Amino acid sequence: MALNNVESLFAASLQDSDLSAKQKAVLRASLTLFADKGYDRTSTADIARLAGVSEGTVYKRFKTKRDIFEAITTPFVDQVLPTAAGEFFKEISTAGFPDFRSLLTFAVHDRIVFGLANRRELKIFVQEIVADPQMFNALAARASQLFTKGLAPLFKQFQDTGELVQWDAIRIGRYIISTVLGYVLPSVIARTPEQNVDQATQEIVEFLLKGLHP
Amino acid sequence: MALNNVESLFAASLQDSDLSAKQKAVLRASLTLFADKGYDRTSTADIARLAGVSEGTVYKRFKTKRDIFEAITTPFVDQVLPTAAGEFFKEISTAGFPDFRSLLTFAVHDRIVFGLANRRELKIFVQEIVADPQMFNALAARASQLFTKGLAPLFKQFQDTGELVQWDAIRIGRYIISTVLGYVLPSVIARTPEQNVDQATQEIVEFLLKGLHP
Amino acid sequence: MALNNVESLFAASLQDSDLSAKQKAVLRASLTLFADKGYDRTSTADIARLAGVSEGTVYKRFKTKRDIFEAITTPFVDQVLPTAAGEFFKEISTAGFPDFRSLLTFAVHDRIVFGLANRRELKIFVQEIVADPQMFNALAARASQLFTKGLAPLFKQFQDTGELVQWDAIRIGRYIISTVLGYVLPSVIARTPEQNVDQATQEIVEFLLKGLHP
Amino acid sequence: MALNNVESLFAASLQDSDLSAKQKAVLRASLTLFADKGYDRTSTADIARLAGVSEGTVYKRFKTKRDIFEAITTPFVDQVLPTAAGEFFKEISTAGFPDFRSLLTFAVHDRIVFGLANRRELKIFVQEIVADPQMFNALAARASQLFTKGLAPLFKQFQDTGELVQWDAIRIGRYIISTVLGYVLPSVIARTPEQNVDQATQEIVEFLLKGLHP
DNA sequence: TATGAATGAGCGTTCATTCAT
DNA sequence: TATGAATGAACGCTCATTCAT
Repeated sequence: MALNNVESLFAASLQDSDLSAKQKAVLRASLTLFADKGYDRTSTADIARLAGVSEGTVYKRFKTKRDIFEAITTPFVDQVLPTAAGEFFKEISTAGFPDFRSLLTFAVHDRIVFGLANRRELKIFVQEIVADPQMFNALAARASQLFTKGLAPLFKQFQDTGELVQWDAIRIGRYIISTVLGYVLPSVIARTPEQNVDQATQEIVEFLLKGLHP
Repeated sequence: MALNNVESLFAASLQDSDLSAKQKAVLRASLTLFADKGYDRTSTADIARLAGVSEGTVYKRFKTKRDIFEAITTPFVDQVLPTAAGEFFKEISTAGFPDFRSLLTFAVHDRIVFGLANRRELKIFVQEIVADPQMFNALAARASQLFTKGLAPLFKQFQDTGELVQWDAIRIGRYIISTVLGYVLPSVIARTPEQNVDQATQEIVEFLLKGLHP
Repeated sequence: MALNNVESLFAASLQDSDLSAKQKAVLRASLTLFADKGYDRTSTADIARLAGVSEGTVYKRFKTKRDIFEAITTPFVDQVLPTAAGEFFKEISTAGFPDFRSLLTFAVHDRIVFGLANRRELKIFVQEIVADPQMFNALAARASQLFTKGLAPLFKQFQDTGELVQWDAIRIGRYIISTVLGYVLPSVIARTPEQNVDQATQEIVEFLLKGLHP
Repeated sequence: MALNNVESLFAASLQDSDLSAKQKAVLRASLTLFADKGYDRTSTADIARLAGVSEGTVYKRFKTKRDIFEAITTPFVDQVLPTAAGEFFKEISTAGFPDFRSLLTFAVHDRIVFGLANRRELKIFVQEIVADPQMFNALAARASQLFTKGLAPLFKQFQDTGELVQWDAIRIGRYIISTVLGYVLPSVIARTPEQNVDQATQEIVEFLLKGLHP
């Protein structure tokens, strides 16, 4: 399943790395603290304390506090997201979904699971996006490409069968993303306990199928 | 129109206040800086500099930096939002919308205009919500009440005429809010130049009407 | 009685002064606050608030915070103490005490009453003396003169009658002052409720008479 | 001798502590400055400058300026005073003083030496006691217990032999303390050069013996 | 490599003092 | 004269970062 791979991608990125155990502890502690209190309200002393290392050790591998942030978010953006997206598309393409409902159900479910599995990274990400729009623009550009180049052909396929409304891919994507984020983000921000992902998926799909029907 | 009142509510809250010109400059500078760089990355020296006052002046009226934040957001939450919401509902009720499309068109347009008119306050708000979930929970609780008590009867009316699907008010609300925020937030975060609000409204309504049709 | 005059000397110094009602309020508020919290821990804003005047008014008459302090302590040192001391000696001289016990009883009682009547001024004084030894030295020099020139002849008189030990005036004075302060200062510092002055006087005199007997 | 131990107790408390050389320098500088200018008039920048360290170093071990104060005074109150007092009483008890004069001579001499050996700590202490009566009350309560429980039996012994007047222990103690402080405090406050302790002791004992004789 | 003491710039805040009204 | 808004230097304190061990 793509879902499990997603979480393991980050875990693997730790395992694969040449980081020592202590440096991994630094990343793990930073992930926790950045998600809980935000980047600015987390001090390097906090990180060292939670990681159980000295302050000097924090700076042995990472030259600045910002480096730690990037060590966490860069895999999320440059590897985790694309990798997962790659797998996601590969799975979609090879799966040969018989109809749009099947595709949508898979995609929505997959993304909800992905978002919930990476709550903390997602929260850190959202925090930074809101604080510094540069990241948002980069992300938006990438997402835009993803839709116009990666998904448009797929959509075309179902538009031809009369299952999907004849809107441009970005507009369709926006509605799907908005609706999914409307489920995932509150849970990520408020740390709501686990929800019933299958029911949520079913409800969202029900709504989107109607909204996106020609 | 409620929309114009919304922006003037904040401006009026400055005008009505017993703040001196310099104190108002402090609030204005804080609004700008908090929105641009975030609360944590804005220093009181920054505020004083942009406001063209001494640091002492910043603290003459506002006892702490946090007080400035609250002087900006409290009207937004306790007065602007409820007041606007109040006016919004009153207008909806008295308007006697002939059909669900009319209601939805008005509501979506009104909220988009409101969000864009208060970009900076909204951005500060979103920043804080993401950094400190407490605010989110308070807001969510209030929004939940708004839907179950304020909007449910309205929805019922259109559900009885067969124009609106028989889902509970919160689910319907969630989809509407998600879709509207999917339009407004990117613009707020990325400081995108003004969009064509009427077209956006029309597109969103078109999507929602289908998605929420029985 | 000298005692009542002593307190009225300060009150009178306010009345006699060309200070406006508000400026007197400033002095009164300063007296209270300096005694309660100490000079350094009292802000001019505190003074203005307690006096019920604006901060500007505080500085209309008194150019600096230190000036307020001196307006309070200078009368205490330059007028109140010497004046009282003058009256005290005059009273002593003219009283023609029949024996040393009478003199000592009067002096001890008078000084205890004086100290308790001027608790707050005394406390401010002690605070400053401990913080800045300069004042102590000035006071010690004056006290020394008082004893060698003012009191030595008086002591001589009782030393000749065999009622008082043949120590030099300063040594005698030191024991008397120490013992009296041992009663007065704790009460001034700890704000102990009023004590039985007559009994205290009697006890102290009993001790001193023996200790200073040839 | 207890006297020498007294000074070394503080020095030892520095040596025994796990403080680095710079942290000790911070304490030493603070001791000097607090005694010279008072706690409120000493800035942390002053302390850092005199200690030859950065301001950050001052706060590495001590979380607040007040913590520095307490690191200086707590040993003085909780360890130095009681320990010395403990040694003092033990010495007194085991010494088996043949008469009250011997006891008094020892006690007065010991306390004078103690006070002069700890001039600066004593001065800081007195400053704080005058500025914040809470400390005075705590000290007074402890002293009161010391006298009624620790010294009363000792006094009783000499009252039985007819060497000591039949007053209660607190009254006797008050006179002794007042007289000793009458010698020590001026020297502590005014930084008078070393006095002849032996002569002072002899004079004080001469006075007290008479004053406390039945 | 890992430590943690040390740094110093900068933070939020206070406050004695000034001055236009 | 009285006001109180305004000032700016200094305060106590924090924290990302460095470096000797």
